Amino acid sequence: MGRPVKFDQDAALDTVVDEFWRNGYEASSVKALSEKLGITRSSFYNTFGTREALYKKALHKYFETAPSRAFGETSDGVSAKALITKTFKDICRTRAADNRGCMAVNGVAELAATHAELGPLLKEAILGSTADLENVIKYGIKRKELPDTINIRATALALQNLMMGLNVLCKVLPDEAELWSSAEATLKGLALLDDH
Amino acid sequence: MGRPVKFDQDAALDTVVDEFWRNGYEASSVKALSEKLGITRSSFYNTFGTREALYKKALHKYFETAPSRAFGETSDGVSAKALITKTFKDICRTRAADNRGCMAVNGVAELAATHAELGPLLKEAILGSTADLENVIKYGIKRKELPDTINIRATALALQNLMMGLNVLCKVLPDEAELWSSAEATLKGLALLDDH
DNA sequence: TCTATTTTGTTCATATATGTACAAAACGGA
DNA sequence: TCCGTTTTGTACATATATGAACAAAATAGA
Repeated sequence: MGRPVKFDQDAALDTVVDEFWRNGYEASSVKALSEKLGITRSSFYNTFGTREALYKKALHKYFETAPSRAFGETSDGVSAKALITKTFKDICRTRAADNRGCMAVNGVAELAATHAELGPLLKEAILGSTADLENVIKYGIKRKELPDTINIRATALALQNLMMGLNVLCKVLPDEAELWSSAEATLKGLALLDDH
Repeated sequence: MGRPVKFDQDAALDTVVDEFWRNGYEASSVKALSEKLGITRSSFYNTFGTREALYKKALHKYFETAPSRAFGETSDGVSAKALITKTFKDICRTRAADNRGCMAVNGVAELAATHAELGPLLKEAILGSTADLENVIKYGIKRKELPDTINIRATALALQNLMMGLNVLCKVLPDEAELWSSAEATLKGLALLDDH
């Protein structure tokens, strides 16, 4: 029923994620995105609606594969330190490979202060990530792996800072070993490094 | 000699710095900037040249008052720990007050991967800041205040991460006490906190 | 007052931007 | 084969974007 779509809509969304991620929101115009996808703006609007709506969809899709999603899954029997150490190693490896950084961090830097719709959305994404980190620390305390005297909030924010810092630093210094050396120093200082 | 300028060019540059800082490069069009300044585009081009050239000038002006410039001035008799602690406190206070973050960090997030001219400029600015931090640590070692076993590079990058992280976090969490609690935890872990 | 100089205002050229409107094309099913 | 439905292509309307070109205005000094 109806004329068939002439392009792969799922693949198109992947491309869109990469474009927003790499070039940011404002630099990714509907014209630029449509040309990248090899479709007309007409098809674009028909498929995705407005650019703003598409960015939301793209951000959601991004989070499905972001390294930091690991902090939302603590129920494995894996220790908090191991989870934290492995995830930060993942971040360093992934971010050094391409220099896209984190789509949410890029978005916050670009839009948090100015975009009425996307600004709050991006802020919530970051705050959600901090909440995940707090849970990881609580999980470590529950496991008696971390002392219950630890300042949960301050430590979670310190990890959040580290993560965001790495996601900016990777654009300037795309070197996995250097990124990791800095992360390792910070994690060791916070007594959250799993070292064997 | 010649028709007099009808606006304060120094004040205009300050306004331009704030606009680029707050809204980023792409969102600050010549039209938008000119309207903000209350001058025509004609006067704009006559005074500042291209937008790209103006951004460079604005970035330079920004660095004259950025909190992190303190890391470039180690010869005071002030201890390295005191300098680091005070400067990070400054950053937390300043960044919580407005939510502009750091102009260079914002610029890197927006332009590092895409802008052929401004990208490298911004990257160098960040790398220069890291070099300053390395010097502060070397200064601390020379003063026997820090152990000579410290990993200078990794520690400097850890501080760089912290600084950039704070400059993103302040956009999401504009709260001086929370920002400082996270910075304090990281500095303490790195044995760089000056506590009395 | 005339002139050289500089800023300012206006116009030009061209490209991009968003979103809508509507005709043309391509299918499934009646 | 006709028809309803959906995508696609094209056109429209309007706004913004950069930068150059040139005329008009406003000064200082000859």
